[in-house]
Amino acid sequence: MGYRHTKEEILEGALAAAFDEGLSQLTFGRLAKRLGVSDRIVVYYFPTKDDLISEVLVGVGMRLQATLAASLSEPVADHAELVRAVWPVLARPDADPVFALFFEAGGLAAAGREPYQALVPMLVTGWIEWAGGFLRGPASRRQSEAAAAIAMIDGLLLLRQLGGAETADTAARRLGVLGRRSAT
Amino acid sequence: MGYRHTKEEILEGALAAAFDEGLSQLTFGRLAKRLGVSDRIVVYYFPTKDDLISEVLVGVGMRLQATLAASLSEPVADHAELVRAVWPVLARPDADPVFALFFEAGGLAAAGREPYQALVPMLVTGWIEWAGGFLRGPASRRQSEAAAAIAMIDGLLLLRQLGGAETADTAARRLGVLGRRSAT
DNA sequence: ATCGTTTCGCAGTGACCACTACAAATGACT
DNA sequence: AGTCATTTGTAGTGGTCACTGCGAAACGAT
Repeated sequence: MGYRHTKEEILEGALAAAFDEGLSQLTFGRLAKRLGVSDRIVVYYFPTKDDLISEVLVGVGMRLQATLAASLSEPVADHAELVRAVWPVLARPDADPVFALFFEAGGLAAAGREPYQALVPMLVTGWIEWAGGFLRGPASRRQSEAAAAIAMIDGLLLLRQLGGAETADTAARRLGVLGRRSAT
Repeated sequence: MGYRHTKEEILEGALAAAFDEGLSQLTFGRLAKRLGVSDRIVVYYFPTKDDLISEVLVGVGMRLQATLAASLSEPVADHAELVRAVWPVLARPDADPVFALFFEAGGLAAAGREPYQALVPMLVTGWIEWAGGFLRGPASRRQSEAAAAIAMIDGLLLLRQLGGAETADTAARRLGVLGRRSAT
């Protein structure tokens, strides 16, 4: 019947736990209890806390990229068009936990805590490069347009997390991201 | 000659410690050792950790508002003009620790941790109202323009923290916030 | 049957944390 | 002199945490 748990299953459980309780509550003991598993098996697969956190962060990054990719099909001309295309998908309540986790990781990175400081900037630059692939024009222009789009998206999403969905929507409308009709 | 320490002095020391080491490293013991003081006196003035954190966050908010106020004198027309006026002051290396602290607090708030979840949104809405005072036009328009400006500023500053100053500057240029000449 | 991998239990380490109880100084003020 | 606020010491509580050692199972594959 196979072993009870693979590394991937435990990692998925860690992702879910992080979404539910935040990165700061992600400990060996809590995760093991949540999975109904001995904490020894968690340590068996993730020998140090950094190992666990790092793989969780990579998983968060992939989920975010997948969320973005779901809203982008055709290439766009500039950052404004990119944000317009992406925002309706990102500004949905079911996406909020993903970004809450991202902002928590970003805050820990800003505070200089490892491994966040090393990993989160890599995620961000990765998204910028990836988003640049959906833009038209010369390469250098695509990168800066993508950086502008990421800045706008992050700002609006942070405002959504901290100021509420309505405040973020009014800001999005003023920035030409959203039409007169709200969607949240 | 007066007592050796007032509450304000300890609070200032806590601010400085938070800027240096981050909120997560701000503990009674570390703060006391940093100030060359018994940890009992810290607890004497700030009976619980929440008391300390709350007052530190208020102090951070005031510093941020002071930083913003230093770059705003005349009222502006819209969010674009506001961001253009404020950005050169915010995008300076000596302001980075303040925003690192803000993003750390924002991340903890996004993670649902108290007292951050209760306090940081109040700071953000306070800034929006305050920034609205520097805008022209009817009240409702001023609020949404201010929210748009805060979103752009936060996004650019987060990109600055996580993606580096150069990436943030190129994004700012694309967003019409910065001229062709860099300033960082 | 054997071997390596996986799973668990038990027990513990050393560190840090917020917070407390109690006593005793020291200073400021009246 | 007396009263109160301030400051420190000593010593502790109870909790969480990452991490470790050791042994014993259960399991898969050969």
